[in-house]
Amino acid sequence: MRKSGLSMDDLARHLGLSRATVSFALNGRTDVRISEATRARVVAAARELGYRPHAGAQSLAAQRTDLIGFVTDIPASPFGGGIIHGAQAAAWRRHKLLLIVSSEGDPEIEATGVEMLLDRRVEGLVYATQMHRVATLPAAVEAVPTVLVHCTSDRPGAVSVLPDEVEGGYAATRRLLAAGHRRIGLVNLAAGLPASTGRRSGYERALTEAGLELEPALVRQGDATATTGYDLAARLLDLADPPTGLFCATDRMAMGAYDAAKERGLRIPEDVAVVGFDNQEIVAAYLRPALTTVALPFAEMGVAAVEMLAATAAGERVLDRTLTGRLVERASV
Amino acid sequence: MRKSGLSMDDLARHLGLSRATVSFALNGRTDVRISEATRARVVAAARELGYRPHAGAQSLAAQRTDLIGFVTDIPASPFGGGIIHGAQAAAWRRHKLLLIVSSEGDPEIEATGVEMLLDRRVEGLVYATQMHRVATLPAAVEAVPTVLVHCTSDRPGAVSVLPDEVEGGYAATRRLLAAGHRRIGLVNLAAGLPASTGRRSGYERALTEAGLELEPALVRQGDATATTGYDLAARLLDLADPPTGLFCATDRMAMGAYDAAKERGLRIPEDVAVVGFDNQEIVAAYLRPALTTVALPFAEMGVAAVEMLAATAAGERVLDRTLTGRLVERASV
DNA sequence: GCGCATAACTAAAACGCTTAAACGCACCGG
DNA sequence: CCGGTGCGTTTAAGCGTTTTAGTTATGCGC
Repeated sequence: MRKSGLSMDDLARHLGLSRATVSFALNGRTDVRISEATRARVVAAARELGYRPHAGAQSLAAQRTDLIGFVTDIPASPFGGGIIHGAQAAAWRRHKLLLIVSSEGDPEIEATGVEMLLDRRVEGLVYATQMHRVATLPAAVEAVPTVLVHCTSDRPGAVSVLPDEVEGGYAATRRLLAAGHRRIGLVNLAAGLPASTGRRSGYERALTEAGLELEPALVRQGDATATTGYDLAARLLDLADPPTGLFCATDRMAMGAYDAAKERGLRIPEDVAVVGFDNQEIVAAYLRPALTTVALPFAEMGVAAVEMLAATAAGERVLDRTLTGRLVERASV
Repeated sequence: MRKSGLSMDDLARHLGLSRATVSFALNGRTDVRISEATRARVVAAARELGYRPHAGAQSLAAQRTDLIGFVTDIPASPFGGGIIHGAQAAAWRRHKLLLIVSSEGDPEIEATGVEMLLDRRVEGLVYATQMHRVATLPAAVEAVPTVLVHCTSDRPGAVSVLPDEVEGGYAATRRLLAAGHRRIGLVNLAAGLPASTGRRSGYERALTEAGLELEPALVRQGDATATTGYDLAARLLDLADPPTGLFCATDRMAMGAYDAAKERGLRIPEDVAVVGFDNQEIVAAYLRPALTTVALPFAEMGVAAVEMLAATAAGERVLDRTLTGRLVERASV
């Protein structure tokens, strides 16, 4: 067995001080007076002997765990990984650790996970989804302040941080307009999804602002796959008066659109310009030519979630937040 | 403030029992005798009153945290997400929770993260990388049993679980051979990487076994991008006697190879068959035609890591493990 | 030389559980 | 009626911290 680490008691005894003094010194507390000399001596001894505070015991005594629960269906996917990272960074800044439960979308894992998190006495819960959707939270989350990321819920008191889909659609379309395109097709997601509705209204706003007529024939929708992207783009490009710019609501769909264009001998961006959405590196950056696309502000969303949790804990009243993404310029426009 | 949950003490008092009895009953201990009636009464009351054990206090008292540290550069990427999921599943099976630190490859985050994990008294550490490589572990990991996943280290005592690259390369090449191809090109990763070396020797073994001559001209290498994949594949296809089958060491490279083939008017798989490696859903499944590729056994690797940690804790001597992936058949052969 | 701040530190009670050891009691054989 | 044996439960000692409420010295004014 490895030398099992010394306790604060050991350290205090070694220094001929009381546990209390050591605790005060180590925590650098200013509301209690410890001579500078003693403080330094304690800190030095702690470092030298490799003393490690026992976070669990601290939690028990101090009545706070510094733990934030993070439940998500993200990790195994390329979507929204930034949320975790942003959340972790924000948590660390507050000396808190993220306790992550990766549900892979399985409600049972989710429920069990939340239970485990509550047993660990997490101070708050972040519930993040990879797709912008309406989520059904396990009932147990009631027990603790919760912030939803990338999703909403009808559960009262649950606050969300969401990407600004409208602004994203607007930015994408504006980019095509700026490149001189006047007939712009929209390869959209299936109707009803927040992402679909939002991106479309951004698209429409941009066109309207540019003084263009909205043509229903230029808007198609389907699921988020490359195959569907191919089909929808093909139909648009086969129109008598085809668009010269394509806004695809998903990088995956853009991937399909590339194929449709190439099959027709159309060069990107010379003959048809394409803007995607999601900035999935693996697709966007490696498509040929590389895809200009809209990146959702995932990291910022993660940060916001943790900050909102902190604000809630501090007794502030917290409201939903919407964060805007940014256009990533590459070579497809 | 929310009703802050009742303690085991409260529960015991409510039942007119001692804390010890409640503890025994709730933990279903068989080494101590509690009447069935009492046990049932306790469990019922606990459920009814919504009693939640305080995991932190349990850890302190029982001298085990049931926490496993998981340090990785994976989450924000599409690679190896399965490792986390497998590890989590295996951990849960043992009533342990994963404490994940997402380093994004930043050594400073990694070091701080490990410190935090040690403060939480994790019982072991899993260190997982998204790329098969040699890792430099923060010094602090010495303090605790550690298992490396998808990487190796020179640090003594650190055990690894690795994918069988050779077997993967062998399977991919065999698939092409089975389809009748006799001239098979290898679009490989840069030399020196374990993935590159392994996949290549699998490729060579398959060819040799099939009684074919190894032709150095059919093997090209470069970095893992689609662009490089395009370049290397193009050179192979422009050979006087071009290969009819292409084994790409990466799905991304296969993505580039597709472009090279299409540009030359070659149909996949009729004119040239392609097998990838990695099974990155987003690329492999949505490429047209969908890519046949080798999937690394990530989930199993995660499971293995946690099991090895458990074995170590149980005092067993643990050795490196190698797990083999599987061929995912789609439409490119 | 006394009373009093003040600075520096200590004692001890939590925090919510686990667990080894002790306890009381009913039952049994003799 | 007595000693032993199990069974069901309790007592109490931790686990490693934090924190409240002290307790000692020391210096200072008068």
